[in-house]
Amino acid sequence: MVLGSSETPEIMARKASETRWELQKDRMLRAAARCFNEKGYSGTSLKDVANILGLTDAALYYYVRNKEELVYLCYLRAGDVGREALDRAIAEGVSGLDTVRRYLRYHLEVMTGERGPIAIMSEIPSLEPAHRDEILEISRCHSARFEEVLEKGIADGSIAPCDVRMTGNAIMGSLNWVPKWFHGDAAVADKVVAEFPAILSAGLLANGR
Amino acid sequence: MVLGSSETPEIMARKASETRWELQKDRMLRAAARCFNEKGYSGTSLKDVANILGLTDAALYYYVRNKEELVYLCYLRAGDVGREALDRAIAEGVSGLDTVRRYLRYHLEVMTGERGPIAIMSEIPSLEPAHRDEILEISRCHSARFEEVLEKGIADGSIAPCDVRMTGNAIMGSLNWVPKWFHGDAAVADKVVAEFPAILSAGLLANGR
DNA sequence: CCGTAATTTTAATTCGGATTAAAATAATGC
DNA sequence: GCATTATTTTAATCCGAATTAAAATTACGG
Repeated sequence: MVLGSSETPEIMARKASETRWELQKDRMLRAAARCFNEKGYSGTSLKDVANILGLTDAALYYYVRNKEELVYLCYLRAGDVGREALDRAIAEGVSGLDTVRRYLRYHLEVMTGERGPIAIMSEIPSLEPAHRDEILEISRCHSARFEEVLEKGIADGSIAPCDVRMTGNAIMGSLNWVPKWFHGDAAVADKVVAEFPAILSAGLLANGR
Repeated sequence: MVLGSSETPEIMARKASETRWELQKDRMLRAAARCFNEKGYSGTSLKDVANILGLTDAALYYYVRNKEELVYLCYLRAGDVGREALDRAIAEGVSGLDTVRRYLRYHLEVMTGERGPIAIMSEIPSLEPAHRDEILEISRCHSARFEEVLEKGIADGSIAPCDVRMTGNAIMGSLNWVPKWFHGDAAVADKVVAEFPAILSAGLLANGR
């Protein structure tokens, strides 16, 4: 069977080498995320991504239909990572504030950790409509859940009353920007994980901690 | 005199209509910033920018050498706005913490205010080397000055001891992300200006404010 | 070892948006 | 009004990166 554009290899490669294919694809997504974060979307060609993997640009089409889908998958991955961190924080957190701190820690640990660079969702508008809507929905859902945590914290008295929408935006923005300046330095990773939750939850006040 | 590619109109248009040219150019930069923020860099064509101004894409070349320069100028503008806000905050702030709060307020007022959308510096890497280095230098300088303010706050006791680099990153990230979700709603603008400085300086703690 | 499917490459092709040149229109000073 | 300059448009051209097709290579079960 010849690999055409109409059939996704994903379907046929069931028993044979699902692992290999999946593994390579995941490597590709991490490479792509790194490129997009460091060079920007327009600044990265498929060749850039392929070079990291020691491949030719055309080889990427074995894993993905086109560049747009590459971005889409990077964003899906980013969404998964964020959701998992929030899930875990909600499951384990005792107060609202504690949940926020855990979420920040868990999410940052993954972002700066071994699961490799997570793509910044800077280019959602250039996704094709169906993909764009899906990513936006995931994004909205994540924000909404985070805001619920804030509300819970206000209710249980651990968090000061505030506009949860704006507070969510502030904290998420801070988080979203991390991949822009963090480029894999392990020592810095430790600092981020150690400092961010404190800054974002306790602020700067001298008497605050 | 025919306008060629070798001569910049900027130079010849001294007395005659400097104002008109400058004004149009500024409108163009704001339109471009809006497009870049909303549709991403690769997602915005010169035609998109021109449409907002009621012009043809080719007309933009009267104001700018190429698309890269358009981005560069947007980023210069963004840098100016940030620096002015920080200048003013440093001049007026009494303690370190007060300076931080003022900076946040001033910068957000401009970002969400009449001076129109400010471009997110997402695409620095795709600038040509000379421009890229200049923007990076401006960026670094801004961060360094902000960190000094944090250090001053720690010294004068208004800010809790912290890693100023990480704290700076956290706060700047939050700020940098604003144009991603703020799209000109005046009511929201008020909220941002009202809430962000509190969140980022006092944090979430119930007893913090 | 062999045959088949998986993976990658080579070598075009395609295509959209950036860019350019020259012409057309608008503004402005005299 | 006229001449000159400023501004914009029309109508190509150009170019690079995405994409495709077919061929080559690699991996692997039997």
